[in-house]
Amino acid sequence: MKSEQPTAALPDAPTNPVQARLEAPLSLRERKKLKTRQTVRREAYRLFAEQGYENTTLEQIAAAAEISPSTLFRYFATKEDLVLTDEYDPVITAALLDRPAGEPFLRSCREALIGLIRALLQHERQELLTRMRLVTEVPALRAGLFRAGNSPQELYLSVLTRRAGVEHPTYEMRVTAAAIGAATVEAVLQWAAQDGREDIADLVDRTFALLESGFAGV
Amino acid sequence: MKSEQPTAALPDAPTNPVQARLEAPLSLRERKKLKTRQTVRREAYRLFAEQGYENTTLEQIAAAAEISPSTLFRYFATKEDLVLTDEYDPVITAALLDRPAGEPFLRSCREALIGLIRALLQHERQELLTRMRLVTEVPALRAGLFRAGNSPQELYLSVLTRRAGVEHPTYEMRVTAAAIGAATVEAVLQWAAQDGREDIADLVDRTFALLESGFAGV
DNA sequence: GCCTCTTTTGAGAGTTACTGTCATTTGACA
DNA sequence: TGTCAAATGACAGTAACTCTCAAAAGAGGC
Repeated sequence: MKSEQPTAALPDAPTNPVQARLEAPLSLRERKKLKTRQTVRREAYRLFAEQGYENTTLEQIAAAAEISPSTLFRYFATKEDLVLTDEYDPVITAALLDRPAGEPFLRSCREALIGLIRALLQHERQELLTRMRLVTEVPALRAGLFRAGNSPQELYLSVLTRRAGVEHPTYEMRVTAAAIGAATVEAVLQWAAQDGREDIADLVDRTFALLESGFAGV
Repeated sequence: MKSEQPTAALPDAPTNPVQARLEAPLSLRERKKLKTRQTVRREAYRLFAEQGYENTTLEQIAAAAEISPSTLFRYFATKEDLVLTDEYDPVITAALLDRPAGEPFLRSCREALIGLIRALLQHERQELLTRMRLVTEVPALRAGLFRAGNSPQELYLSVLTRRAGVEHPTYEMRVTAAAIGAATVEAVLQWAAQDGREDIADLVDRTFALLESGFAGV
């Protein structure tokens, strides 16, 4: 159950930044929780693919994952969370804060995102495609992306605030975070809508080129 | 009940573009429907103000408006719609399409929006403040703003598509609509969060200045 | 290995937003 | 006034949550 790398890690094996946080020594309790989360999500995606998001009830998911509905609600507060929550936020935040402080924020985002996405796609491309395709298809999920709590807007805003070393964001920071958040969401959704055929790095590049140019030509 | 301007309209009286569409000769049936809609909304906002959005049930609203719950659902498909639907979209669309075709889209938006908002505030300032304050406070409503169907993004996108005279929007149009939509929402919410103390035209101006400059200085 | 404490889980009852059906009422129109 | 279509209300049902409380399971000291 913890049979990871019995000998030595391949020197150049690309490490999955998300999975990496799971390698830390965990208690039995925490390992079980993690496993349950994964099982629930896997069963949920399977059922969503088979019957559609709206036609799948939480009871069915709980039954498939072999837990009680009560427990399901403890793991995922809402049905949307099954699709919308992930463990990327701290990684993205760290990557953004790693960029040089003087760099324009748009440039920081472009560089950090392209790097992260490339790494991520090597490991979780299929799951990401499944999730994002669901988001494009189910209106409730698309709206949920902008729900308070873990929206991309809030992530960008917290980074902007921290970079500036201030306590409360300015209005300009809010607008910037909102616009970049919506634009990057659009990039990922466009990628998923085409089943990942278009290179997502290209899409992100075009997105930020547009933002930097002040929407020239539109 | 239709006692509007019994003598003659004041020559410079600013006409309310929204109310204007209601002056058309309507059948009794349509007048009643309109009246019911207004009553329901009025009672809903009153209850929301008294007890909060989440603590108010649709049954209470139906009872206060003296209609059955079934009928309430026929007027407003969801609870969010009580707050999020309005009659502004056609007016905004028309104003945007009225701008010169060669004008950069950002400029069109800035000019059209500032004009519309000024006109609107003269008539429905208080109601708009109430609604938008609710949106800032209730996460579900904020998310609902981006639900498919009548989001600002979709409005901008349809205008962009029509202006270009094409059938399907380009990816650049999508990103533009998403970014401007999120930015303008932010402007309105900021205005409401401060109880309308800051001039909304200033906020819109600052918003578009930021977008035009490619987020210079952030 | 056993005991105790804390965390996690499951069972069950309740609330509310929403859906669908069907009979009744109400306005439109000749 | 009579006929038809649209609007309404009553009712039954579903599913996503919420709350409470007791049982089960892992953590840690002995």
